Amino acid sequence: MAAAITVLDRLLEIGELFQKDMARAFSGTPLTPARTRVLWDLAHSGPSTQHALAARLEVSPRNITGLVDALEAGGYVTRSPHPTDRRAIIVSLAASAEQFMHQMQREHADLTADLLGAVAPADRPALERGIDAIAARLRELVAVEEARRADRVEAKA
Amino acid sequence: MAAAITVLDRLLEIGELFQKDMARAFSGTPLTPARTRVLWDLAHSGPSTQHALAARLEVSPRNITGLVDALEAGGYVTRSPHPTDRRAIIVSLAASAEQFMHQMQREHADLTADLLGAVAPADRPALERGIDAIAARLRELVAVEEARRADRVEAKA
DNA sequence: AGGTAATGATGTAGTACCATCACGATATGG
DNA sequence: CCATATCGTGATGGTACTACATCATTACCT
Repeated sequence: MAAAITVLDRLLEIGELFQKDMARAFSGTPLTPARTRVLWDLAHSGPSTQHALAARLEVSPRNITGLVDALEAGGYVTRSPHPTDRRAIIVSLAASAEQFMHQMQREHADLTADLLGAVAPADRPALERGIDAIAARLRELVAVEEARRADRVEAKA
Repeated sequence: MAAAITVLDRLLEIGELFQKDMARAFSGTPLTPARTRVLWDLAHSGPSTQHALAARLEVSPRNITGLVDALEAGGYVTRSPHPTDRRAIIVSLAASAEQFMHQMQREHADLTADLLGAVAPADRPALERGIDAIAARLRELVAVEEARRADRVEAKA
């Protein structure tokens, strides 16, 4: 059982190390984890309204306003009016930021290759299956938790 | 190579899900991730001065002051004078908090067992070896980064 | 059409976390 | 005994987020 406990602890450790590494990589720039998440999503989903951004990142629309303010001030992002809905604002990656994101993705891929290189080749398929299974189970547990909470809120109404 | 990228993404996802789960578990209590980290360290290392706490958690001493303030107000922790050094303050876990931490460790173990149960038994040994290898490699990379930064600071002096 | 409700963004106010600078109190080495 | 380092904390500022209220715009409904 001791070994089993180690697996979860290692996973937590890996998560922490990643965060620390990111934070160091962005020190000196106005980029923070939350702002980088916005850039990442824009690179992935393309230009979006702030509302759509808020929904995908699961934060309040008000929060997006502030994050986009900072990114716009830094030149990472531009705001433009929505073509048909005059209430909405479209947020797009600036050209320089797109280049920046490409570099980030390249580094991400390099890091993946490096880390996977540390695993014995014979172990890799099982590792992948195992990690997928753990992620799936965790997603399931979180979904159950969330459903329970939604029920509780509904019961109150 | 697409599969390889997936592994790292899954690991990142697992980290995020864990954080989200923790945050929800503590909503309603005055506990936050940072404060829980303090409790965790105290449960692990025993009563400490605030300075020692700050060093182990790698945050500023000033930050510890605030965290301990909150934990003390919630009754999780007690402050007492250092027996020989009148500048220093010893922070100890309150009895109720010790019980609380035991419960947390139990839940932690239960979650580990649950997640590992989702993995095919034949894959578990390889999964464990793989995760250990990745964590070790990542630790190594972070250490190298840190050493480089330390050198740069030294070069300036 | 005309009124009402929903939506998109933002202002205000408040909480939490973290960092840096400065300071008073205490300890310690020469 | 004095210079210096250490321990905790006040003050200040930046970031991340929330809830509530506001205002313009749009959608819906009879």
